[in-house]
Amino acid sequence: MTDSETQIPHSKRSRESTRARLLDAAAEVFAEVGLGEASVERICERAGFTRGAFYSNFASKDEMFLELATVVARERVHAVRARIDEISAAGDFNPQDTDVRVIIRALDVVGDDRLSTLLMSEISIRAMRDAEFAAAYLAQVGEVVEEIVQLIDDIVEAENLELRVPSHDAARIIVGVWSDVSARSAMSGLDPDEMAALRTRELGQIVDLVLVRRPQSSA
Amino acid sequence: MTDSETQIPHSKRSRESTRARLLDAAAEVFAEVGLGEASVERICERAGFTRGAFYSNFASKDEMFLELATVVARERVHAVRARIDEISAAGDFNPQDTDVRVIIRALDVVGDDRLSTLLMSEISIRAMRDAEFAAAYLAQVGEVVEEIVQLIDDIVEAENLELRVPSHDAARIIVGVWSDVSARSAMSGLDPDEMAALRTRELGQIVDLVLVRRPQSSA
DNA sequence: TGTACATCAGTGAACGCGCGTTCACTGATGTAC
DNA sequence: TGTACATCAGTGAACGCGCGTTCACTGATGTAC
Repeated sequence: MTDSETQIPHSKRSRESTRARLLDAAAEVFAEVGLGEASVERICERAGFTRGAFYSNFASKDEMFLELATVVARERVHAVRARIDEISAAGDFNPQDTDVRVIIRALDVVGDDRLSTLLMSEISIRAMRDAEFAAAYLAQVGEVVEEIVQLIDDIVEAENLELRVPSHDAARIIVGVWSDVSARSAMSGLDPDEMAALRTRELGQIVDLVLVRRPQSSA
Repeated sequence: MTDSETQIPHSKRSRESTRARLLDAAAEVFAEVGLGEASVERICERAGFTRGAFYSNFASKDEMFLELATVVARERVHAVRARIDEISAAGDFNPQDTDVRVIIRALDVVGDDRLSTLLMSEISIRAMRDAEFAAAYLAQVGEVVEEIVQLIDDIVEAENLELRVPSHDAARIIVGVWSDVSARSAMSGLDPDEMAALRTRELGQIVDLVLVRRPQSSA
């Protein structure tokens, strides 16, 4: 979206780190208090800049939120992809791991803490209010779902399982349940261990519903 | 929460209708623009009052949001309960209806349009930020889940089915998928018919995963 | 039924505060010679 | 290596606007006699 930068500007490095620090601070503040209640002043304070720095880097608060949402969604897709590559590279699926645990390991890179869940909720609610942004958001969610489809197909093949629904639907359901249980666990003052346990339990149920073990031909 | 009202005040009727009109207007405005961006002025304008009327009826914008959330959640529970009573009263489950359709009929009273979904998202995100409110919110969601548990048990018994998970978990999953698909369908500029079709399709899958038809003993 | 009075729901002007945004500036960094 | 100049990222004061909230008031409704 920026102009073509054929030669490196003056102090490009520091400018980019300013942007990054502002975006990081904004992620926290948007999550903590929401888009409407988050003030530019508060974001800048958190990042250690004045408001001028903000407007030197972003056109407006709203434009910055959109950029943050895009960055977060992209990172999410990359993180899931990288984790899944890592899992696949490990050969067969770490025998002592159950199927559920493999899927949870693939998803828990997306940020399962309270603040990440809040930020995702802000992003999702914003998508409901803005059709153009919704399209971009849904596309990124779709990419995550596609990654899970691959993973499911790999598990099904490696372990001789069957699916009760097409793998795309299975992946969609799993991602949906993931965000539902994340939201609920963010509400109930659970500590991180309890949150993880709840997620494991509920995702486990869904995975068991979706996968079915074939009549064993080998141990 | 209000003081005991042993005798009817001056013009109680009109005061209550003012509150109700303000709450209705607030539901729309909170859904449209979010809690932070919704101004008291805009709510009052929508309801046809001045801001003085607002502060004559509510202590603050935030307190009003909390009251609205409570009212909305209570109405939701009542609506589901009433609908389920109605379904049960109709004797056996309207033979041409599938199980999915029965469950959808039970849930679609909670408001499946874009604005209701947005308001529920605002309420849910607010619950993530406020432990006390979260407890109340989760309790009301739990009541809806309990109603669905009853309905599922009834269906299972009437149609000689089996469940792959305990009915409470089945109900929780169904309610979770319901809100996930509502959110997604609110994003993609679908018209109401398409939204209903999407919901039917995805809920149908979940219901099919959760219920299993017993080896038919009778047609 | 008619008059005088009490109540109080809703009005609307006023408050000051904090917001998003702008902009003339400064001073650190990089370049030219 | 040293000096003069150019760049431009980030500063911070200033803007005016719209916000949430307050409060003295008005006038419709209900009560007493």
